[in-house]
Amino acid sequence: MPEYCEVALPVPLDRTFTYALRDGPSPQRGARVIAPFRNEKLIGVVVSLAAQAPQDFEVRRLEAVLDKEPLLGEPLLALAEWIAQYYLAPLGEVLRAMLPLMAEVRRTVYYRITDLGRDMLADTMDGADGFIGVGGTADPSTPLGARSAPSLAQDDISRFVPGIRRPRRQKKLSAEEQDMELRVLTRLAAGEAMKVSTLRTATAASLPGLASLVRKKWIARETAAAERDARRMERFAVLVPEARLPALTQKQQAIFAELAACGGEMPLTELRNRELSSSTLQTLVRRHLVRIEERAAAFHLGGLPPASAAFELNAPQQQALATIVNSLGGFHAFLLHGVTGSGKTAVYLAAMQQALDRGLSSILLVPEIGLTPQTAGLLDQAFGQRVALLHSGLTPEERSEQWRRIRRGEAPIVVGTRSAIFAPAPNLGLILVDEEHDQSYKQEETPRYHARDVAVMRAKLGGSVVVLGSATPSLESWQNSAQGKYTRIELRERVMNRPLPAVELIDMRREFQETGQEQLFSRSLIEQTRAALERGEQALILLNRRGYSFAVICRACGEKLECQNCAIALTHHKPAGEEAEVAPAGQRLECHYCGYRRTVPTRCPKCDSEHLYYLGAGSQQGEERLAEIFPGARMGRMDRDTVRGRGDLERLLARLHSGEINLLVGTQMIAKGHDIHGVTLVGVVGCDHALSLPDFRAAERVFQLMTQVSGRAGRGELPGRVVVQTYYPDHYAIMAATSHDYAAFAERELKYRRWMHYPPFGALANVLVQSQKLEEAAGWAAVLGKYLVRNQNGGAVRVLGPCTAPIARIKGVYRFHLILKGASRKALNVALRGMLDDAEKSGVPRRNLIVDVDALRLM
DNA sequence: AGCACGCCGACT
DNA sequence: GTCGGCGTGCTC
Repeated sequence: MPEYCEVALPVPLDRTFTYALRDGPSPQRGARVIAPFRNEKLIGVVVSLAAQAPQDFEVRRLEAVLDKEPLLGEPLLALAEWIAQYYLAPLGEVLRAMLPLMAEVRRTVYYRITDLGRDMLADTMDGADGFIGVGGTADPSTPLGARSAPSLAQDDISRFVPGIRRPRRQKKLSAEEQDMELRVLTRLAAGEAMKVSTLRTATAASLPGLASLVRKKWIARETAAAERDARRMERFAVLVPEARLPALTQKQQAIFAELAACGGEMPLTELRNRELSSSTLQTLVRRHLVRIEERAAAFHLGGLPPASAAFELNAPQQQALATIVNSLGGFHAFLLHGVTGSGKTAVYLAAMQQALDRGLSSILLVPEIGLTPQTAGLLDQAFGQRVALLHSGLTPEERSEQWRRIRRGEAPIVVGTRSAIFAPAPNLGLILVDEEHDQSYKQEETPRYHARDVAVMRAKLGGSVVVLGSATPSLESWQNSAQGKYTRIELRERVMNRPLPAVELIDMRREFQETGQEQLFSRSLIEQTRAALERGEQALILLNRRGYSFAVICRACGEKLECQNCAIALTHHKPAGEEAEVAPAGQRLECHYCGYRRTVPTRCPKCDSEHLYYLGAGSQQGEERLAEIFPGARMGRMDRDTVRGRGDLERLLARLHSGEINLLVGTQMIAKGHDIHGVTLVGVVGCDHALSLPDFRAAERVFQLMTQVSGRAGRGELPGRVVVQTYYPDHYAIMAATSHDYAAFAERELKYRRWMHYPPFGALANVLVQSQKLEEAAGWAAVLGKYLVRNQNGGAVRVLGPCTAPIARIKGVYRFHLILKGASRKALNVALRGMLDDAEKSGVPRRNLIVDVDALRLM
């Protein structure tokens, strides 16, 4: 009989905690429990049970078991454990990232009076002769606050009895504060523990005031957890069957008529929509003619009835579908490499339909802004209420609701971003990762998992089929398919035999020689844009930088204006809709890392020269220039400054679809999967500067971005055309993108990666060491570096650095980093584990270390 | 990570 | 003498 259990708690500590079980049925592995931890109560997940008590420490007893049946099944638990060990993240934190239901348990804070508090109160009341509260103040001769410590006896005991500490001395309290303390004690003395909210409304106590009472040990703070049903409740008005109707006013009759017409009941929101007064309804409720009922709300996606959609697939699509579907029922990994516009989405939907027909559920992962209203509409049409959408815009409640629907099996089609890979889909048969190369699949905080890799692992553990789809696969996936770990499926043609767009390269060095001046847009791009607009078509221009210009430099002394918190150039922003050069007051410099803003200086802060020079053009300046060149164009801009909330993107896309916008400028956001049929011209401006960055993935990124944005052209009836402006026309990434030749790019890039021992050859991790103090960060990094050099495991793990991180300082924190290249994932994992142990021994605080396994950016 | 304890400087 | 700064250590 197990008497103890190991619990993973959502704290950033690399271990689980042991608790004693309560009487009654013991919780199963995977069940949530409430565990006392320090002086609060946390929700954790049971990971194992034990019969033996641990020897070296006292255990506490579990507060409660929340789930009779484990909330997490064995496959998801095993997945969590794999993530924890592979990414070196605390299991509790991994589970927190997986479970939205942690949020479902509301933690309520209660206060209770202690015996000591009762004594104090009694003393005070004696002294004050019962002069308490009621409209007056406590007797100033025995002010509560002046009693700096409990009685002398208490004080004496506390010196010798372990566990009872001398209370810290109290500051003098104002009459106001003493009064408040008295009110709180009196109120609590009356009975049981009270909720903070109730207590505070009753006594007008401040939170610091309560904290101070707790410190004096006159009252105790407790937290209790209460579970609640995550389903959104909807209120209905229901007609009470009545034999005889009394006389009603006109408005009341109107409500009656509406309700009767709808079978006697209607959601309150619906009544409101029909402009029926809620006060009238209240009258009816008071007269017991209508009753208000609460029910779990039905899930609405869009209103269309579920229909088994027939997907029209061409021959290559059908073949791809057949290959995938034939493997359903066990583990198999596919790489679906299809050129832009080859109809991968239709294959996904058809595959999910077939899985559904066999009683299997599916998960479709999409990149962060990849879930467009268009896709949602398609899903709704195909699967109606059987779809669960999980995206970043959901509130915790909505997320929980979706989670429960999935777990109950009501929504066997799950579509969502990164964390949707943890959806508790029962009988999971198929996992699809759309645009698998997309960087947004990597979580940039603990646990730093990559959803694509987790997807493959989940499929392996649970015996599902996993399909990674992209026009520009990551080199990791490409290499895996070359080695036969994944089966490669190719879609080489666009649907409807549409051609891939022709790409024209403009050598900007020659453009400069020929025109004698540096222009943002080349003559050819301007001409072709003009032609496209005149023909009534649409054009997209990619300018992969936000803001107006991306650096301010002093011509006199060379000073580059940097953020005061970060080692990052400040970006120049102009207020929206501003006439150029008119009102510098609204202009500002902005740091894109910490959000720091300042006004635009007129003189150099270092040498006081007036000759400040604005370098480089961002999307904002691009928009301004284009508006000058094409005054008649209907312009739009898509970047993080214009697309802030979710609705912004939808609105912008709708205006593009309708043709209201015919010239769109924007950052890489415009490259992501949008299917706008009127676009025939795509301009790529200055996306190749990334090639000069010290980043081994630079070429891959540029190739992906160019290919993806080119793919936006010519998706409708008319053929598309792409104009690429570059300073590196001979670079293999640019050349391969121009000829739509992924295989050629991959071959060349893989050679370089192999030579340099970069992924996919071996595994890579980035270890970031940070501190407010420069010397501290540098010193700790050196300690870790020495350990790693000593423990290279016979060359299986190579260390680069330590050196200052590419961004040496962010928000006032200095950053050093080490890059580890392991011959295998295993060797890398061993080295990192050893390094963390050594860090603990050497006194390097864990919270100043970030370990990023399979880091995408070397920060 | 929080949160408490404890030791040291500034100030009523 | 008192307050409150934040460096140090622990959480079953």
